[in-house]
Amino acid sequence: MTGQTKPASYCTDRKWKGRADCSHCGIRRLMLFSELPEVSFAHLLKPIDNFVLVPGGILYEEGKGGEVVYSIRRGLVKLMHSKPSGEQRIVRLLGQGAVVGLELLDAGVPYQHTAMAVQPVDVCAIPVSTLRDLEAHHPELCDRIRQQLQYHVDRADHWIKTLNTGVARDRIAQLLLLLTELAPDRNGDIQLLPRDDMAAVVGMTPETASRIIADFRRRGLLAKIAPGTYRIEKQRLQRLCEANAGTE
Amino acid sequence: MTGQTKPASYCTDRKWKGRADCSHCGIRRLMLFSELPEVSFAHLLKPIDNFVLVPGGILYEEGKGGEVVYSIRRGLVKLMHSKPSGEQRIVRLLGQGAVVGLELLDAGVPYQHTAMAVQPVDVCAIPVSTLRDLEAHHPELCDRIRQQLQYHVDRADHWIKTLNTGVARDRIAQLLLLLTELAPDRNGDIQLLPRDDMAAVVGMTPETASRIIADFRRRGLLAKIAPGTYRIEKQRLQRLCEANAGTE
DNA sequence: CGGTAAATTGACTGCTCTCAATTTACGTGG
DNA sequence: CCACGTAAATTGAGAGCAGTCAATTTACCG
Repeated sequence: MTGQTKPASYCTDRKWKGRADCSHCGIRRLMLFSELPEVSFAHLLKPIDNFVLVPGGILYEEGKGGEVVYSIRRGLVKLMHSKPSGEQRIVRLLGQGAVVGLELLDAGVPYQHTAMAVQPVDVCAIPVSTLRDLEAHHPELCDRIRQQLQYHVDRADHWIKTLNTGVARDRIAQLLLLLTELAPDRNGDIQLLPRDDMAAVVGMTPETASRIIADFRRRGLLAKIAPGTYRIEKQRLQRLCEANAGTE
Repeated sequence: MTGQTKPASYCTDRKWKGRADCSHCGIRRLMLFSELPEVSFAHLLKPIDNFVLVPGGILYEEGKGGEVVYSIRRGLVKLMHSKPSGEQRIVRLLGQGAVVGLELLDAGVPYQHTAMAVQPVDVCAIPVSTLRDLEAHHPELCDRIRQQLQYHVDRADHWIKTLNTGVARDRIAQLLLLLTELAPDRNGDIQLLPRDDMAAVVGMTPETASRIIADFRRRGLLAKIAPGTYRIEKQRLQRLCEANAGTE
């Protein structure tokens, strides 16, 4: 139970990096366990595994049972709901510090979304039972979990307000601004999403998303830095969204 | 501190019904305190007040500080976000058993929405400090709060998927189905929302909402029972949403 | 019964979708 | 390193849906 043995769930789109060493985690201040004393990690019954996923890699699938939640150390994850018609609607984009799969804390409830990496992702898989054990001895963890859920609520509300309201152009602009918040590289540039993902985020067709992106590029609001990497004119995009009567 | 004195926040759209008597609450099984022993309510430092609000009455306003969360005993409440442009977007509709204002549990955070009654509402105002006190002695309350937040997350996700996706007609149909779930009267009939509210829920203009409702009435999917009260053809509306290629 | 607000309806514009053709990007194997 | 094949992105043309603005009708409160 203690050796560095690859877990059974190992597969091609998920690369195991080892057991997580929470007490030496470089970004623990951002994470779920930020307030826990180091000694608490010494005698966990189940291991916390650390994974890397390539874009397209699946963390978990809607409707399936499971026993781990994922804490995102790096990268960008999309949460999707599938509609009766079969198509997928993206309901959230999450980056560093977010925890996904917390719905499992209600006993018997399966994952509510399909969670997929849209950029290379580094996650820790925390067993629900471990969470419950730690919670029993550290009531402050309960607050951290509550804050995580509140974060999801706030994100969802902001999503409804900014990404699902108004004309197509403004919604795409808001999406670009969101990407700048969630997943900027060291220069503040962003990786654009595939057009179908953009469409599934804001609720339009990929063609319309493509037209708007092309238009933004022609107008210099968006400049290609490298394949997939773009620099955005943040302030001009913000003005674009707020003033709908602008002369832009 | 113990007598039946009207609280200072008394105002015209909010009618005080008295101190809540949680241990004899008729619908406690649905509420936040369902698992707490009756004795715990005996020595609360601050009172839990019981209010009734008429449609249009405000529970709290976005950005303002506060010290109580509201547990909905009866009626329908809308949560609104105001956009920079000034208009309001409705991000949630909540009925019996839901608790709103839980964002206050993060110290220093103001209310994130404006909460307004859309139908006559009966609520209990629970001081945040009371919640914290009870939580300290009853860890299971922490689970109830977590479940409440999870409920809000699930609702928000469902909102994005059903009310903010697809053509206008389907979204209005989904809204009618949601109202049937949240606030059916004893006959299963519903109170329609004002057209501006419908528009603010699904993200369209009041005119378009009106046209669709009028069309539903002409096609017999919706029948007026009394002023404001309508009977809906639930199954036909469901078919309408699911099969977009239907011959309806 | 009158006044105001809400809802309905019409005409027209314009945005977004649909379907299809074309171009570009990218991974694979020679 | 280049050529190729596939997938993604872009672009075009046309139709239909939803928005806008305005007029009219209906509902509701006092």
